Amino acid sequence: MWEFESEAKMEHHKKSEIVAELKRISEENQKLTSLIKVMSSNYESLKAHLGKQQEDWSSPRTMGKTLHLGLGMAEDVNDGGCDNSANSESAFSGSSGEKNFKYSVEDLQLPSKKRKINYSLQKSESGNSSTEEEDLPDKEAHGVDGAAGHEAAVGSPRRNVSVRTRSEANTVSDGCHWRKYGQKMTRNNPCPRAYFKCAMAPSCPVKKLVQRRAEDPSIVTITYRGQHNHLLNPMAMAAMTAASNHSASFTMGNHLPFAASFPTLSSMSPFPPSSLNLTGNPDPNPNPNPNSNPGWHSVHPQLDVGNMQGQIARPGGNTHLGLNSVASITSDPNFTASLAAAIAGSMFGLGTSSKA
DNA sequence: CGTATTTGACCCGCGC
DNA sequence: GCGCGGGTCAAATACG
Ligand SMILES: [Zn+2]
Repeated sequence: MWEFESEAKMEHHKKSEIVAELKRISEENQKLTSLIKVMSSNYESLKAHLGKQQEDWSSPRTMGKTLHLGLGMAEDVNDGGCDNSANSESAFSGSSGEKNFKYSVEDLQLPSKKRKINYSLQKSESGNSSTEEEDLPDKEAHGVDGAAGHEAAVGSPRRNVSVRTRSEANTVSDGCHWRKYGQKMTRNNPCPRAYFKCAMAPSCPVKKLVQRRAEDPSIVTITYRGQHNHLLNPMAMAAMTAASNHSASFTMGNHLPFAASFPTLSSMSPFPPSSLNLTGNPDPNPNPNPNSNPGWHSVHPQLDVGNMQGQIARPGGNTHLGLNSVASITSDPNFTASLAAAIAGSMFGLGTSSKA
């Protein structure tokens, strides 16, 4: 008698367990799927960017330029761009498979010789994990023009990536372990700025600085500085790999695969800093005045992701699909962040093909 | 007990 | 030279 009951119970338990497992797997699968989608989208963007870049290269005259990249359905991008004057603007829109992206480029000329690139990548998002953080005023536009420090091993990679996203977890891991080594209060921002260093590798020069917006506590700006000398999180890696495989035919020189740059990133040429916006908002004043940034500043490409609710439904376009992918993606803030970083990284590498 | 975080001191470039 | 803002170090502390 007891045995029966017991057995039944056990079976029941087993069942539940299996179901749970199933569910878990399903979720995972979904995650992966979104990841792939994102990667695809990003890949497209990259592609577009590459095209643009080539175009630019064709005309040596244009040294500085601003590029706006939109993922998902973006109707209008308002990125603040650095101080710049945009001269020409061209926009492309395309949809590959299930992703739909809009891409626009602005060309601007700067007096300085450095190239100023502004990437504005917009991705739709709606509710990702909104958590509160600690700080972050605004002003993400920084690039280092000079040499900042003393940590550089060989070539002292100075690439700077700024990611603006809807509040991420305090410890938003982009696949790496970060050790907090400092925190500073900034004068115009009630929120302090936190400094992190990558702790995954013994000597990984990568640093990250997180800052929360004063008015928008939900918006955080994460700035990555340097390049990892180790592999990043499996997720991003997988994504990257997948992307590369997926689009093997398309070769961006040797920069596409972020991983590719890992082997020897020591000697990379100066990387243009860039900024990525994963927020969901337009960004009233992204970087007011990038020029006057002390530490890591200078000019930087800007990438804005996030923002837009998909109302574009263009004829011939399969918007809802794109929307879907985006939505799923957004649900994974962490992934988004890592991806953003990865993408940004790829882009940088892209800028300079010569190495050492 | 080992490790990660906190937090004030220290350093450094820059403007006045 | 001084004050200031920004970035980093390191001792102290919290955490598991
Ligand atoms: Zn690292």
